[in-house]
Amino acid sequence: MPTVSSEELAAAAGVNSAKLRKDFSYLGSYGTRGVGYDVEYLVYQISRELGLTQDWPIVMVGIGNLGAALANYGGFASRGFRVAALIDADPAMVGKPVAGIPVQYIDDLEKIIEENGVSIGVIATPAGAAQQVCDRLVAAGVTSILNFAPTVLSVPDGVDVRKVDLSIELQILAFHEQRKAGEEGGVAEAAAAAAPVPAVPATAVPPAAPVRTGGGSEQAPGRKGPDGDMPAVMPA
Amino acid sequence: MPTVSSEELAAAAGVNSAKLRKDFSYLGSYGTRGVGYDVEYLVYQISRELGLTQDWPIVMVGIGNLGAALANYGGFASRGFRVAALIDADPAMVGKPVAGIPVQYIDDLEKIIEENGVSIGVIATPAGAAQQVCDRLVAAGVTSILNFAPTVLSVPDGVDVRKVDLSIELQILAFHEQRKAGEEGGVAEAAAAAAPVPAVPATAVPPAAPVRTGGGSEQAPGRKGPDGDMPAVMPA
DNA sequence: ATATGTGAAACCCTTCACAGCT
DNA sequence: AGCTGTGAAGGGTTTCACATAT
Repeated sequence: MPTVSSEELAAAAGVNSAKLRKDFSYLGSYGTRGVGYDVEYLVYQISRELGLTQDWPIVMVGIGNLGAALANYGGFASRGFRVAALIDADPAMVGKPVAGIPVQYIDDLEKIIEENGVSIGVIATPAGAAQQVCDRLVAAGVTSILNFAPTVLSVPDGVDVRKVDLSIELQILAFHEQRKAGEEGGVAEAAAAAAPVPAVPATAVPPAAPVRTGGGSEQAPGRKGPDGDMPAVMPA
Repeated sequence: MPTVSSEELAAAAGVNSAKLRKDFSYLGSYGTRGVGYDVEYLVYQISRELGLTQDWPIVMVGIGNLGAALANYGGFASRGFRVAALIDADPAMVGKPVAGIPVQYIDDLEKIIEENGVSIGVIATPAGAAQQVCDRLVAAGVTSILNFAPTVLSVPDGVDVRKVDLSIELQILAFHEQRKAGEEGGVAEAAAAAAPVPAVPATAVPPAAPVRTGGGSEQAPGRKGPDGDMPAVMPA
């Protein structure tokens, strides 16, 4: 299949074809009227725009279950990410190969980052260690951090943080599940309405989990754009 | 701190106070004019609305590194989720305690789901097993699935699927990282513009990773709402 | 005096529809 | 004839600003 139309791509992706064309148009005019998009060329252009053609060395700090799972995750390598180093604070872990890469000791963190030109770090440590690790990463020159630890990280201006909270995904499912349950009844509905489930616009269910932090020295304030945060006011 | 104002909460959450008030208003009128919101009452109301006050038994299938990491993840229990069972297809895993819960064999999946009234399942299997596990979960009565396997799942109408692709988060960071790099130069900018980085509206960077699937028997088509999908057209 | 709750305005994103190119 | 690229319309969400309540 040498070429593809916006209609076909849109159907495959589950979006409107006009939106797809408009989105593509922000990258440039890579289509041919009357024909469609040259698949190979389009793939290359999108890859380049997304940074997939670059080599991104990353370091991962905290090689517990989650860290090991991430290191073994296939999706990374195929998208231009190269695990430059696995780092842990447990001397017993050091030297152990995880996903074929020997774990290094945290004392060497700065050296590793510098030598490999790493600008992206992944934190999969326990909550208590995360901020400290984060500070060291930033001081060593890392400017993007993916945080799996259940803590909000403070970073200086110019550093991007993405927080992945795995339980929020479950929470969103539970929220929908609750609504499904509420809609069943029909007759019993009114009775069960002691704690009524009011009509909530789509917004009430935020698009997704990770809270983009970036920017400010403290947390979030002022961050604009379609970030889809879960309300920050979240009872434990 | 017995009460809190929308202004304070908004600052803490990094959003506009009017938006916060409007959002809260969809849940009801839980504030007091001239005073603010009673913290305890507000927390309770939000918890109830989000389903945090309910008990949500879940099953997790596929207890590899990721499954074990999830089972150990602290955030679940504190939000009303109870791991009813860990299930794996590897007989060698069966009986082994992970996060204090013994792993059960996959043959008992249906029985486990029924006995525990489970409606939410988590799939952390390899890609190859995911669809099959998904089908069994659905057949057994599960109506919400959190999918960590790198596959798109097909589910019947009425079943919600959330897919978490951990590498997409990294990709978003890399995308920003690329832009940061592009903005440095200043003078060298024009020269390096052989492959210019065009102005892309905020939309170009989707809010977040997980692709809400739900609904249709096949994938996505027609799904509306602020889902923040990554473009589905994604080169390997 | 102070802070909520909410119409109305502003803004942004999505979709329509068609001119323009192959 | 067919499909892209895009101005304009439409729809939805965010912010403003103030009437209303304590």
